[in-house]
Amino acid sequence: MPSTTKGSLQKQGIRLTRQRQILLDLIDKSGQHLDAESLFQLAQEKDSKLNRVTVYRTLKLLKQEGLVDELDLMHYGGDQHYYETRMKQEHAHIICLRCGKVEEFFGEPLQKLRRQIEGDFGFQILLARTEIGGYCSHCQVLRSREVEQATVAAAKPKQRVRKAV
Amino acid sequence: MPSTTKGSLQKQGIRLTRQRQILLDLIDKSGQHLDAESLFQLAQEKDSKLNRVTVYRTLKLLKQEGLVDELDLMHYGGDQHYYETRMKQEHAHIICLRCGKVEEFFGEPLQKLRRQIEGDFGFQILLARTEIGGYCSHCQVLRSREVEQATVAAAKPKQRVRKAV
DNA sequence: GTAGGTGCAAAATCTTTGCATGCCG
DNA sequence: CGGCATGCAAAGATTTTGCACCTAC
Repeated sequence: MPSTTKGSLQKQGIRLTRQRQILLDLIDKSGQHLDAESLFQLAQEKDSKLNRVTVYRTLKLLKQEGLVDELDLMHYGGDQHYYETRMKQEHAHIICLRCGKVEEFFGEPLQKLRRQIEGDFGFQILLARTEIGGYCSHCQVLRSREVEQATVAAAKPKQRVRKAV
Repeated sequence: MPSTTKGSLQKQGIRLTRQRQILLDLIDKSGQHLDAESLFQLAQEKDSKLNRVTVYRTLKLLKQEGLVDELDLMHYGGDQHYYETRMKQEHAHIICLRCGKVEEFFGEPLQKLRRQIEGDFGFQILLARTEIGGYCSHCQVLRSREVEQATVAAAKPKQRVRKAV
């Protein structure tokens, strides 16, 4: 997370502690979609004393300051939240519910949506999030095979595969 | 939740137990945005033995069957999830972070977004969710007053109001 | 009758809080 | 050096699981 971020924190009278610098750098570099636990694991490699609680407090702070966005990626992988540094450009997250791959979509419908909502409701948008779940082109094929297999198995219960032990 | 829903459950070989009928009816009638705990409270009024676990299990089932959608309303009010019966028409949820009011937006940018994503990525969409947080037109005014007050208080710390005990 | 569903208790997961101590500015 | 920040332990909130009993079909 570059100097601009550190700058905006300091401007708010927020202290740049050693722990925060570590977390800020990780969130920025790691690219994308870290959850609190992963961030904690990574941070511990740099400072084994850094506490999980500090991770949560820092994420909450960054969220409040509008420096990171919170996602849940359709709860693929559980109930954690994922974080990414706020980008100038709004985008949707498209997650494959079979392989977990996340694509990002930037496109004018998102801006149009935003403008219409501001216009229609006189609403002041602070946070926006679009998340879409389904099957990517690759997994659609595999998925239909899986479904077919399951159907066959159900139709001929005698041939049902023994559960793995 | 009308006969159509009960029908689609039965078609899947899913039993319509007394508990499920209660929950289905509540989700359908109550209109919108119930979280598991509220649903549980309402259900208990109809059957005091109905267990919280059954609520969770039923919601999970309905989600899997695509009969309800899960929201988080930008975590206004905490980390619970909210549920609403799946509508034919996709819509975004717009939540005021000050008063908690939820508006729904139906509009062509949402359909366009969907079509573009299907086209650009060859993605098969199963779930979609757009949630937007900010201030409604009413709260924008109140909010700016509050911010001003806070600024004044910060500038003249001697006049700071004593914390409530 | 039987597979699937429920209740209960207990656990798992994720996140927050209270408080004494530490350290940034 | 003052007050915000951290670590630690403990609690809180939400959701899941194991298992014996129950019931819809």
